[in-house]
Amino acid sequence: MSERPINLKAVAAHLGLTVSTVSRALNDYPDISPATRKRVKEAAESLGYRANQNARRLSKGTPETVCYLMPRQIGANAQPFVAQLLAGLGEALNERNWDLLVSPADASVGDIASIERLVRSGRISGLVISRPLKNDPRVKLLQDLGCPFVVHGRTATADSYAWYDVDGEDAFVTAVNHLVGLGHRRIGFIGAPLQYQFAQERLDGYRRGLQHNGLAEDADLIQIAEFNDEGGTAAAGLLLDLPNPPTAMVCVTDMMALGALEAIHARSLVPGQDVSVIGYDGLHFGKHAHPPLTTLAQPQAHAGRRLGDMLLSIIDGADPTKHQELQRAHLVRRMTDGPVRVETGRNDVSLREELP
Amino acid sequence: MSERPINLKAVAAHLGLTVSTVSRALNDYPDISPATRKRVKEAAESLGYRANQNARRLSKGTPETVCYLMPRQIGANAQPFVAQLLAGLGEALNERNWDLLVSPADASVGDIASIERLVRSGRISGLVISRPLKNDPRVKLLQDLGCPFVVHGRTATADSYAWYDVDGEDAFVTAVNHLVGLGHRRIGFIGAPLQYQFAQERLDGYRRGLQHNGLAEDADLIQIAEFNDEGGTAAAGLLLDLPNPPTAMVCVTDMMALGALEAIHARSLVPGQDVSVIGYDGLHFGKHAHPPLTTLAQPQAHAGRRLGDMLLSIIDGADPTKHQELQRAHLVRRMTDGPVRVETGRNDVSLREELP
DNA sequence: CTTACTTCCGAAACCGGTTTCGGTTGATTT
DNA sequence: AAATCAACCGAAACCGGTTTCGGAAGTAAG
Repeated sequence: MSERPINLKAVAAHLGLTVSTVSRALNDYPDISPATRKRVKEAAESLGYRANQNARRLSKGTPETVCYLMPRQIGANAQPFVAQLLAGLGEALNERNWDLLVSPADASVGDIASIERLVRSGRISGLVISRPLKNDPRVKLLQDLGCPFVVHGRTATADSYAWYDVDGEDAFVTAVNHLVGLGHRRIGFIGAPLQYQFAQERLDGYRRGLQHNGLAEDADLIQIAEFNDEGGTAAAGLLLDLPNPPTAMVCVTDMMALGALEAIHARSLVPGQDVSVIGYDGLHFGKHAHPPLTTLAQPQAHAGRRLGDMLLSIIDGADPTKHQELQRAHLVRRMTDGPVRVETGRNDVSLREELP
Repeated sequence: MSERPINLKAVAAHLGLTVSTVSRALNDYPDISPATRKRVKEAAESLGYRANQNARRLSKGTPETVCYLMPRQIGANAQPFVAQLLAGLGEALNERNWDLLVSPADASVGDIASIERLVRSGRISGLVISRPLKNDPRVKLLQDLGCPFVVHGRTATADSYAWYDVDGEDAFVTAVNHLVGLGHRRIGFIGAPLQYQFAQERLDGYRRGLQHNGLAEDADLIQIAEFNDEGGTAAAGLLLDLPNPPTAMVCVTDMMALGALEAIHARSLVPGQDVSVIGYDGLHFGKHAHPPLTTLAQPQAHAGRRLGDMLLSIIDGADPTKHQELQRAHLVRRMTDGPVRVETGRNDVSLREELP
């Protein structure tokens, strides 16, 4: 910046008033006459005055800033929802003129220290974390520090803090029920490393779905793989090459499901006919998969917005445990699910819905 | 936050020193004896002292913060690169302990005012903007304000500021050349609204490619549509329903190309055999399209990192016009490009490369 | 014409750091 | 032993706001 921006003192001098008067006029204090208030506001406007936020926040003792801890380990896989989440968060904060800080830091060792530094340095009023581990050290740290926070997702014991999550367990019960309804009895599970709570939840849902339908669990049918499309391909390959392969598979994310489709094609099988596949996330791209991917869509459009509102109200003093919101995913049938062993084409196309 | 964090005064009192001494000791001033310096640093460490950033920045007169203006109009389409960009930016800033602010604001009317407010409020040292319009008001505003900035992309006259971009014009020349080499003579163009400079550039490249190969331009073959997959489907539909339809089409983004594939399938044609399609972006998802999408991949992994480094060096006083970096996209052949009117399968599969 | 009470604004402390300046120490020089 | 000087630390101003407090006008009441 070349010329330093004009400050309160400059406005005051220009008006022949003191800074305290100008400050109170701008902040609508009742002990300022309407006439001066108007005069001050007009002058400030014409001079292009903007309060220095660092000074203001130092003085008020509140950073008026919220931080989003951006997951980095899971890298490319986190992409689809990060942008939407940030957009929603920014929107919620903007209404109060608060700032949104983004800091790359997950639950890894060095990052815990940097989160502590961040909180202690007094530049944030609260923060948002995504995709927690089962037993995420960040949660304990933030509770110990007394720093307001909300979690996008849940840890294993999700009772003592605020969170927004989509019920992955319920979703996978739904998926299994749906497949059983189509006649499937051997259903595979393609999962991600179980240190992530969401991965555990979805596995739990898969298991509960089997139980609910009186199906025995087969360890061979549960494949945990690397958390990307290639992991999905590898896992699906193992399942398909089993002596007694599954006729359907549920995948912990759409990305892994897309990978699974590759393994199916590679064996000259047809997804949705020879083998059913159900993904999770409701990614837009799934529509263009081959064939279009059936998925459990989560209502992620409002996640950022909701998390922002929750965090703000907690910072305002609300009880975090009163802010725990569980959304449901819903099945979006496209073309990768179907009845077992059907020779001809599908006969229930009319039942399929599309994403909005 | 429950208890207020400990400050310089507390550390000083605990040591029997003054705040000025403690401050200078922590900041490695030479007029503090090594002994006291050590004593102070150890005490600060054990007390968990962290300098209040608002106070520090106010005092030093620098916000040590950079803002990324997140595009919102283009919504879902912006997603793939936003997260990566932020990760790279955050990384570059973290090395200096600077902060990354995210503000949802594009080139629309109300947002211009809010950008001005943001800059004038003294909380940022510089900012990054993405996907500029041909004549983007933000560029002029920031130049007038004297606020350091870098652009991810370029405006029509990209001479007086710093930017990082991928040469879309060159890429589309490459695409056309490639298709002509495969025997195509009627090549369609599926574009986005031309207010975006990147859309114009790619159209320019398409035109230059035609000229370079001695092909006449046909207005019917240029379809500008809504900037998403459905726009791509609509545009491709118009092209295919032409009395004399193209045998190939280049698309301004992978997302629109995926939409185009749908239109081709809907007419029972086979992409890559009956009609060639080339997208742009190199999205990972393209691998799972039907068939896998041939695309012009941009090296977007380092964009954020580079933009961050550029901005920092400009803030340090470097000449913005010395920081203009043009990357090239390269063709990633998958399965949607092929020679004209070939009955049998492909014969040059071995030449195809994969994304790293 | 006091007295009391508003109304409105100025003075000053404060937020938590950074940085300049000046003054004590102690050791070194003559 | 007095003068010189470097090493080291404290005092105080400053960054740009916010907020408390008190006082000077002006007005109404007695």
